[in-house]
Amino acid sequence: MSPKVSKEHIEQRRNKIVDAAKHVFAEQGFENTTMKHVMEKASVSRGGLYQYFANKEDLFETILKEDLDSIVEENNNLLKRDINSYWDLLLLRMFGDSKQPSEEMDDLAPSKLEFFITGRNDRRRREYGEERYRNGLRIYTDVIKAGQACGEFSEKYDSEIVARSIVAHIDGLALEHAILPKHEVKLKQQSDMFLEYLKMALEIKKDKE
Amino acid sequence: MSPKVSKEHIEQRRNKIVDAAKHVFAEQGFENTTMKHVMEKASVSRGGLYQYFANKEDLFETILKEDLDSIVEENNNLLKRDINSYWDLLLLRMFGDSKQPSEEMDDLAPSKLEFFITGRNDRRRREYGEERYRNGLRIYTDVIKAGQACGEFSEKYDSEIVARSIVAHIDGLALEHAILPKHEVKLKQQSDMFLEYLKMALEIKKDKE
DNA sequence: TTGTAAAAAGACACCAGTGTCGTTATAATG
DNA sequence: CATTATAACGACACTGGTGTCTTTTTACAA
Repeated sequence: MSPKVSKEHIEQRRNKIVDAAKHVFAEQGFENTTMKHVMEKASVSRGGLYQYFANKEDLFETILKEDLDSIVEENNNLLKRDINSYWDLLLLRMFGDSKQPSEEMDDLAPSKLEFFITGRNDRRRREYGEERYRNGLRIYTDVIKAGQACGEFSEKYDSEIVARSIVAHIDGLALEHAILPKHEVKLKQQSDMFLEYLKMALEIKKDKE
Repeated sequence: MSPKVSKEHIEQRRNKIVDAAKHVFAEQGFENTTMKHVMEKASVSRGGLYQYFANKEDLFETILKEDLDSIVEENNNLLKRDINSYWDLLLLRMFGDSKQPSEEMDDLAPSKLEFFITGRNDRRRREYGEERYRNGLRIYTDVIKAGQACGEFSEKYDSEIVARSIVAHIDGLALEHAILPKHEVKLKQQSDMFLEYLKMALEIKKDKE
């Protein structure tokens, strides 16, 4: 279907593989998917697959990167809006456009946890994981710092610690999402409650509707 | 060293294996340890190992069970003491005897996460994981309910939701512990802050020293 | 139309890990 | 001491997955 070359066809094929891989990873988890699964899902031969990706790890990291990029982009877009308050911005960063906790969660989240947990003894992966953690942390730290600087948030707690507790909260939910059946996870209720907590920690006055 | 039989020697040998396995699992994680690792650590032959455990999963579940048993026992001991308050009891359950958040964490915690996350598509393991989750939840729910019933805790929030947020908090920390290098995890600070939150949610008046 | 460079295919060799099974060694028993 | 049941051993066959390499196919250029 595409032999000598043609940027578009290559791009297309690559996307087809990445796409298939996303589905397979989401469905089977990282450890349990094999290159064969991906081959089949993408209707591509062994050789075809290895033409584009050196191994499963390479493939997964590609997906991680793409995901991260789109999050960063989304985040940059947030800055272009006019923001009522840093509290609003915080909600926006935590829950996206709706500013509301929802029952939804990234299908790939469990596999991502898997990837970093099982890889915790591998230097490369661990460092990569740490970097992602720090980046995630910064997103929140920045907002909180700014909010504290302008007096909207209390300085009772160090911004980084508050940010950490946000990340830990999200991590905890992701973990439960990964392990428990959907109906057992009360994402919304727990997040609502967590927000109460944040309001307390930051001494937010006005109530959100 | 032990041929025809003798309850004690069998018990001893079995323990030797379990012990070795604990170390290996803690060090290598669940997915990455092989039966060979365990054999070597325990100085036991292949056949010797399979005499006692059918496979890696069997071995790990044995450890899980033992751990759980000792936790349950510990917990029952707590009930025998005289308790000043349900708040105290809650702290006791969360942090053990010291009633204080500490920087320590179970060495096997990461492997346990691994076990349940990678096994989330396996019916047996998932059900087992759910049961453990529910049991863990109940430990907290019970205390909170009792505290609410006697008026020590506010009924502002449903006991189960508060319990869930405790479990999620602990899960989140375990996850960070599993992924991040020790110095990056601020177990104590985060737990301290979480306690503030609990005090708020339960409307605890008196301050702990 | 033909030549060709490179992509796609899939057979293959290889490896690590598993669980089994026949053999060996030995603690208990009489 | 001899017998025996069985725990412990370790070689082995098997499996599932990997990454490579040769062959085939085909888009493009001349």
